[in-house]
Amino acid sequence: MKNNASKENLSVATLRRMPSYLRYLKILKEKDVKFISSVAIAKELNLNSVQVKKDIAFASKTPGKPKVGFSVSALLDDIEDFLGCYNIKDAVLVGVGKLGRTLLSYNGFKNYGLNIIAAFDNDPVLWNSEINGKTIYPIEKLPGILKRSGAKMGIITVPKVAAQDVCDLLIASGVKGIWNFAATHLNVPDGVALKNEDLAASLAILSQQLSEILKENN
Amino acid sequence: MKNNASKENLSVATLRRMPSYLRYLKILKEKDVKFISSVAIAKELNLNSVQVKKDIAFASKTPGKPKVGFSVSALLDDIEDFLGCYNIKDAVLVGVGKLGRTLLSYNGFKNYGLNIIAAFDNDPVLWNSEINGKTIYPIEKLPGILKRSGAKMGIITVPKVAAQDVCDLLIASGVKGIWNFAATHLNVPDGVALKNEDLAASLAILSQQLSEILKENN
DNA sequence: TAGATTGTTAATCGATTAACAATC
DNA sequence: TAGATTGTTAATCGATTAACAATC
Repeated sequence: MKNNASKENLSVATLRRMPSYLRYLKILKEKDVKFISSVAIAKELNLNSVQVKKDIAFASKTPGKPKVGFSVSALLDDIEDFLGCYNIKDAVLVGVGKLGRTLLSYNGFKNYGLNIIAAFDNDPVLWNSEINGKTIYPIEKLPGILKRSGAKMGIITVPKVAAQDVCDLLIASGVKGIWNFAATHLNVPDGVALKNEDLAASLAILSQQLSEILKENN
Repeated sequence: MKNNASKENLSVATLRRMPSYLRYLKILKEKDVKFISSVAIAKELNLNSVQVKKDIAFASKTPGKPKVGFSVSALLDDIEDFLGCYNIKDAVLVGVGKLGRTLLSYNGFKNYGLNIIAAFDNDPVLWNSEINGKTIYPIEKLPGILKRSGAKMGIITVPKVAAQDVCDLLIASGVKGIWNFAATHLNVPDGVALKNEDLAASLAILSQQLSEILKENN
């Protein structure tokens, strides 16, 4: 039963590129550019134009016009809609260290539909204080607050030794999506989505590419 | 001319998985586990065992033993070596806001061979102060310090409106690898590696997976 | 020996790219 | 009209997975 044929071949690769289209379109809109072709987007972002066309086809509600391209503002809206930017998802954050604080202070997530409703830490000094309007609670209150709020996403920014316990607690409290910033491997059961924010992996890729470049220039 | 046949088919996908093997091996070493099979690693990390075997083959200097697997500590060393963890690369960081501060304070990068030698910001209040032993300088000093140090990597943590200018300045000062944490698209010439740290992309993927799960459970 | 595991070769799968007719 | 761009179909490429002989 395929009730959403348009998403049939939606790949992680496409999804990963989508926010970069969004960012570029925002730049164009600021410059008051009205129309943009997939060919031009591809050139700017160093992608293949067919790839861009296919990616855009997943999000765009109105077809592009030959010789003209796509309306910048319409496409921007469509991609925001596609990425669920208008469909706010509540989340909680556990671990108010440096990284946790940075994420709590960052207001850019709401542009992508993410709303952090509360934070948790086991340091009493932080309890009931606020960062960027978000209150910090003791971990003990996590199950209650999560269940009452119905939030389904948890952001883990605790030290790695504590990460698995926090992960288990979140899942036991109804969380179905985990965004893990702790530099460790987590075990999650089936039916729970896990995304590791892996600076080490990024660094590995960049280092490798850098070595290649330096080798060529030697 | 192929002078490194073993790296012939090294893919970004393999490189991205490598740090997760490293982390898992570290956990095993702490637990005093002496040997591990690729099959067991695959099961734990939810990967295909052939994939794990092929990935490991890129890094491992000693073959695995049938019925036994790989020596945890030897494999750990080999992967660290493969990822260039022993080959320290100097970098500078530009933009000492919340995120910049967090990255400067993070000591985990040195485990992956990255050494931040200096930071830059245009706020005079920060000049000559230190974070985690790294001095903050005015941006004007960037070209001089970069050229003298020979550092080839730049980390961008400035607001997005300033990111392209900073990027251009880094490249003009000899940087060949850019790690971009600003949520914007950057233009770099050929011969410069660019890695965008894209929280929006991660969030898009996680949100999508979460929606699928919630849909199934509805 | 039996069985678990290794590493490799071949098959499959899916994403990217090339080619092209349709359109404005 | 000519030409740029669209969207689609087919070909290519590369990564993943299956199958299997070799090994301890």
